[in-house]
Amino acid sequence: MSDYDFKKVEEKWQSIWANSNAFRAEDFSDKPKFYVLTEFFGPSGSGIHLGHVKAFTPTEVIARYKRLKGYNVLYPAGWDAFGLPTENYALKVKKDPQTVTSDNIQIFKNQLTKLGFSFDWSREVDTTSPEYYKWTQWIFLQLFKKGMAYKADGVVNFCPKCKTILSNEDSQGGICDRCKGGVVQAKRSVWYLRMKDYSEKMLAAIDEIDMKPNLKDSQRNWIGKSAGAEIFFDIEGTREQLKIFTTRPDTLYGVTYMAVAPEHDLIEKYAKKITNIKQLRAYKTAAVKKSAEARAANKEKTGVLIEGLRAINPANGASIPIFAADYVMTGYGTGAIMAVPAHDTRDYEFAKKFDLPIIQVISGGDISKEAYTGDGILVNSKLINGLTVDAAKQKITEFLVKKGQGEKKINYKMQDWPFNRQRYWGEPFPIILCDSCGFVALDENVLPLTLPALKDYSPDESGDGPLKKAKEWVEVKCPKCGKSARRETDTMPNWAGSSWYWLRFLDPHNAAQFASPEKLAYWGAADLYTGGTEHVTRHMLYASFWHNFLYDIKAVPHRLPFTRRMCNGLILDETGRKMGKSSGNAIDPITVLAQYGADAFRLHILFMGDYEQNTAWTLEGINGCTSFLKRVWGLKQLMRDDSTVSKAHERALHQMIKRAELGIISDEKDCEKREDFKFNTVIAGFMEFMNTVRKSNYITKEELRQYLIVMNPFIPHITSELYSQIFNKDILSERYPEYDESKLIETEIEIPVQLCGKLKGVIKIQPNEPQDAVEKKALQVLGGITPKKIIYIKDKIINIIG
RNA sequence: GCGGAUGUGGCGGAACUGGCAGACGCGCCGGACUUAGAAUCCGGUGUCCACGACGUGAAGGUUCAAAUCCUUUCAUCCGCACCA
Repeated sequence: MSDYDFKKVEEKWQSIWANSNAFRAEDFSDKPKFYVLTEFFGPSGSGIHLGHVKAFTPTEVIARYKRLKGYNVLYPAGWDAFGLPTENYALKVKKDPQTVTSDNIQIFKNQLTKLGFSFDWSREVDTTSPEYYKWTQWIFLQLFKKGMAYKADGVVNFCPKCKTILSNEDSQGGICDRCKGGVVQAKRSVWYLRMKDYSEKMLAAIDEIDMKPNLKDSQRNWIGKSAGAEIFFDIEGTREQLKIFTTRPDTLYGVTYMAVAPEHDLIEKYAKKITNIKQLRAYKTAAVKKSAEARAANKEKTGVLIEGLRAINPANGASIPIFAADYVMTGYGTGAIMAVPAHDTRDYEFAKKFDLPIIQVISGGDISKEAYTGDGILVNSKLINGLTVDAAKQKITEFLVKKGQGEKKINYKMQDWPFNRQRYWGEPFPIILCDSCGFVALDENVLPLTLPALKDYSPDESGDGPLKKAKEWVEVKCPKCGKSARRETDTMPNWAGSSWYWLRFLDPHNAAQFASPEKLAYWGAADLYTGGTEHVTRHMLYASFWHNFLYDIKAVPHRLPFTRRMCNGLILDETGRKMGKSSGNAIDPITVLAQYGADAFRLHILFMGDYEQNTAWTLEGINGCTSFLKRVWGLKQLMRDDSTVSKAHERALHQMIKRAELGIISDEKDCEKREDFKFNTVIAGFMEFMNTVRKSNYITKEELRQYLIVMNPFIPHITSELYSQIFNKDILSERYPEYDESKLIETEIEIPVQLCGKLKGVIKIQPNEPQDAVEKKALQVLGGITPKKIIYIKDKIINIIG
């Protein structure tokens, strides 16, 4: 048997596929469409890493499988290359980001081709190319024109290392998503996108998209919807009302103090009335400086009494003190709270520390020890005594509304999206700042507004983007009034280009539209979208927001960007740590590829473990895949003509096909019933069939034909080569075989015989054999026993209680 | 603190959703072929006081029957974190 030369075969087929555009998706086809998308690549300098192989191999298999199943498959790839990773890398190697980007793309593309991935390269997109970001800018303009983008001063997350503001999604846990350093709060001029306005639509999309409950939960959590009331507290001796948000209006009688965020406007507005204003200003300065990390680490409550201002409880007219406290966030609700120490653990802690009264208004618990946050009956609450919490909420809210001192309110944790970055490598804003006209949109016809080349594009502390250095570019005439004006010098965040890219794949070369309505309608939503869990509360929310917006302005015909989402687990190193450049434990997939070949590598990474689970990387076991491939190669020697018919072979073949059909990707909509993405067990099925063949020492030509097609999506090179050698045809033009349930029926089954639940033996029966016959056989195994009870589960097991 | 995930041989992992636990693969042991090794092939491989008993992180429970359901508990990992 000649040895299998994977290098030669793989290169041969890769060039055949490339030259014949084998994986080109057709626009408009009679075949059913299938759009499978994996989050596109951020082309870093070091080439692809194992995580890419883990993430893409499964969808690669699905794409090839669906093609063989007769679908018109769109499986595209592209480059998400704007943003900090590329720019920081370019700064490090002292090249310009554009050069770095195109170099990296070449490396990536080359490596991906060597893995045999079947992308439709004719649809390649690059977010940094003007032809692409023209449309990113266009979408921004639509947002701007609809009032969905606005510039305002705001206190936002700022990364001192990257010298730019960040969104909440970019700084989860108070950590900069890019450099992993701590972020601080800073007052800046911010372009906001009104993402908050889309909270309900995004929540609706979460309900509709088919994904695991835990992913849905974390998205819902991030949006953080909570229903309650806004209550307006009069401030003594002023006409001012302090507005607060609460989910517990029922506890209004238990309010013993108010608390506002240190940054709250109230303080400066009444600076003259406040006797300890200096102390409050110092407190504010300290609080703002504290990074979110430090705030979270410091659990101890702090605060300063605002001397000179008091609030009046609208329910009972009680006069109550107001504090500034940094446990109240500016960004959520109104930045002010009514504090009910008896029924809120944080307020309880604060009240204990500052020796404030604690008034119980809900029965239950022991408030001398801790706050009682559970359910109960209202007490000490004149208007609502005796009511349940729910009823009390209703009644008191109605009362406040009537009085003009409150209203029903729904609040969201999610904030509007701070959308500008003080960095170079991003989409320029198509906006001109004119002293007389304000913010003026560029005419759509002049897009793209290209990013000017800059020698020194490094960020600085000024608070402006580096683009301000491109004087000629910045200084322009106002399109409205013709006076001197200047361009916006900040750029868009790295998430901008990725917030709509799945649409561009549908029509990537269209110069007149981001995609034609016909192609948008034909392809519709991605049928499957896969990627990392880290994007669930970042990219995916932005994507949902933009897509919903585009739907609302009738730019896309379908509401959902994708109908099913799966998240792949991580590849960990041998010791179970996260792999990464920074930890120095990254494995270069290309060395694996060179040593074992693409087919073996693909097989190995799929066979290693579950798609959704994190998996520790090891090369142990890859020998099994290599020797399996050798056996596949050797099947030619075992081939016989098709007159040899064997029930056992037939059953094994259909069993294997069934396993692949159910285990790769299912059409089943009910995710409870679905058992797909089980690539490891599908491969085990291939191996079992191989064992059957080897045991009998032959395979018929037709069996081999089907076997090769079934395995083709996993190991495309070797199967293509064998297929062309034996059948003199291109395997890609064949149809995936169907399994036949009737071929799976066994003529004889073995079932276990138990005595009182203990295994005593095995009997052979025929399917549907009458129960008394089975019982008779079973009792023979057990010898002379008079059974008290017999439990027979048809064709499965018999248990005899003696 | 809140939320989620995971826990099965020496290892990676299976188990048709309550029905013979350990599929498939790695590794290991033995054998064949070889001067020898590599490769390949054949056989074996959960544990133990071995015609039996015990075994799915631990302890209870439900059931004729539990890795799977219930209660309690431990461990590891991962999110979110003062959200009013």
